Amino acid sequence: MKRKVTLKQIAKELDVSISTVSKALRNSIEISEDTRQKVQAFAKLYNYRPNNIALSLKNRKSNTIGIIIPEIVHHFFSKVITGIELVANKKGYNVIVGLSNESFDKEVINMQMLANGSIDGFILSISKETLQHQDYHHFVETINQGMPIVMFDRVVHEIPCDKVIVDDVKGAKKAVEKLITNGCKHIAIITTKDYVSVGKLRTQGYLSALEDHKIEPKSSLILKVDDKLLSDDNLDALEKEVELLFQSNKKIDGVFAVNELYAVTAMKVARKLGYSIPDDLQLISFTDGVLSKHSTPSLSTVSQHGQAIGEKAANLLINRLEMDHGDDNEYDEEEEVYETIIIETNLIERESTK
Amino acid sequence: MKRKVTLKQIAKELDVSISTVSKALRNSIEISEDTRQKVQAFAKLYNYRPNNIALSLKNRKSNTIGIIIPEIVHHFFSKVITGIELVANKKGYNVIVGLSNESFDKEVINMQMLANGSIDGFILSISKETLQHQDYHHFVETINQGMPIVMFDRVVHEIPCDKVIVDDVKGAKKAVEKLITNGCKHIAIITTKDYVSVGKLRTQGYLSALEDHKIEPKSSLILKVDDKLLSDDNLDALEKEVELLFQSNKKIDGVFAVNELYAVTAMKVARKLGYSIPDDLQLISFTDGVLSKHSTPSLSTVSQHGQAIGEKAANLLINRLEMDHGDDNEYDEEEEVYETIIIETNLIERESTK
DNA sequence: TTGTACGCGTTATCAA
DNA sequence: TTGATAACGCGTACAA
Repeated sequence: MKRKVTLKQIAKELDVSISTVSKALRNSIEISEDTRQKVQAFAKLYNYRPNNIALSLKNRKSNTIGIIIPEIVHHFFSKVITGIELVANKKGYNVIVGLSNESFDKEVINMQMLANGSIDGFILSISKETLQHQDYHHFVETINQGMPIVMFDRVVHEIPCDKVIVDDVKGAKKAVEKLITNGCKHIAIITTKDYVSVGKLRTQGYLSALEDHKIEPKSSLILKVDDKLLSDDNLDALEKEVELLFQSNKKIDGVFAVNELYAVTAMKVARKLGYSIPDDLQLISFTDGVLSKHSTPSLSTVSQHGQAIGEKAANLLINRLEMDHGDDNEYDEEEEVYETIIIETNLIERESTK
Repeated sequence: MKRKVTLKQIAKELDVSISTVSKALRNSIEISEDTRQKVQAFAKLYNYRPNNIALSLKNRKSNTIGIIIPEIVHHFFSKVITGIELVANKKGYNVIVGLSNESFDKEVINMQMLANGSIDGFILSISKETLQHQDYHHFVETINQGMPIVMFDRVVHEIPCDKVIVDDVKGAKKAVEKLITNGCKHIAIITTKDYVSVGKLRTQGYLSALEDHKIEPKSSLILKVDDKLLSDDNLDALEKEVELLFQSNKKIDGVFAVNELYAVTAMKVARKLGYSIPDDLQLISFTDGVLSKHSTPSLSTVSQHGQAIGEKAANLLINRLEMDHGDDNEYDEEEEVYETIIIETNLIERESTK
């Protein structure tokens, strides 16, 4: 079992100095054709590759991006990672993933672990717990230490950093308007508690659509699910809540859900209660994932273009990383300008709407 | 914008030597109570954290695990990552993810990028293209350079490394036997081409179950899907193939599919053709993911326990990493012993079977 | 054309 | 009790 070969070993073996080897490998004109070839041949033979860690230390740059997301078993987040990875690799960056599991503590710890030299910047989506606590000191600290952050999807606008978001309000509004034009009179929404920023915004879009069409919102048609009730494998609580919603509002003919799971569950419950889809009841879900595409009937959704979000976020981060370069002593006080990019959603119509 | 504070800066500020600071922070008894407190207070104030990169270089150990998987938008792989991450973080390791996108070249490049000091070992599942080419030199080289690999799910037994797999044959067999005991007489299988190791094994299990029950296998009941036909968003090809299967075998009363997508598609096609589930047709799928759980009717599946696989793989790798430590000069020739751990599957019965 | 010396941030060893 | 030095692997400015 031979260890990885280093410049030092090559130098010793060939009886030249380390810097000669280094230069020879980088095709420096300082080195004679002769030794250059000799060194390169030897390096190839032993499959020499520069040690990334040493380079990172020397350059104070790891060429690695840290991603922190609440959970990975989630089509949207996976898609975003795919997008980030695509762009990052193309530009010579690696990607390192940390999961917060929707926990504040894990988010903080994970960021600390990564921020100590392992990565050059973060791309992240905030955990629910953090949003609820509204404690953002770890983001501020990270940024103050000169490490850029790009937030996506679940963002906090107080934090000075680039952001990539979806037009949640508009996307939700378009969806609800679709239901309205399709003839729905009694549209329910299944959403999250308000501290989840995207849930709140989508609820806003729902209300706005109603208002525009002079439909009086009814609080009994608004179900705000407390996802603390929901463990991964116990969906009974959710089903019961949804069932209650239908039973206390017999006239419901449209449902807008802020995520796939809520929509699929609503569909299941509705069918059990005898609704025919889309004749008696039409549904649209935010987030386009596997569930929507493959459910029967298939679900109409608001697509968020997760991969595009990831790509955009990676581009923003890398641009900033390569721009900041050498900013150390110059216009330190110059006000930084941050972008917030809005990725347009679009409505994908499938079988759950007419 | 203050850069991260280093030992050197603290030393200068407090007018002591770097090594004094280092020792003070590590609570060395060599240092006087007095200076120790002074240093620690200062370090806390400036939020000092040791630079991971420098530590990695010094210790020749990054405490980071590299994961290479074919794709992330896949419930099973996501679950495995979750499991790996869980164990890794608990033991002080980070996790860095590379995607091969089922491509041989990307697999090789990704491994090279990571193997140069960034990580201490790999956990990976082989890409389809690699399996097809049967070119495994990159695995062999990596292992020869002293970097341990743990393979999971899609493995190659020729490579000397630890492996975590599922009892694919047995799991498939149990599933098909369930269909048989439930009264199915004409059971079709929807599987992959044979070069996908797990597809082949599951097909084997299917055949074995039939044989045990003295049922003659019929090639017309075996559909081997060529997934090169299938782009992410074009599932028509798959649907057509499945439809053909049903139309040329009117007596099919049971379907075993090697993954969720195939199963859900089969269910959709069958319902379109007028089958009632589970009365006319029963289905079981390998792989337990979101699709199965939330489809209507919900799908009975063979659960692979992705998270358990990830946890086991991480444990294997970390154990080996911490065992190898200092093995440099001792019994170098001692034959390494590798484990292959088999994670038992179990059948989850839902509405698609009686 | 080649080699020496330094620094990136840390720790371990040895000297003061 | 503290400090100087070397080392991890690399690249580069400068000296030979």
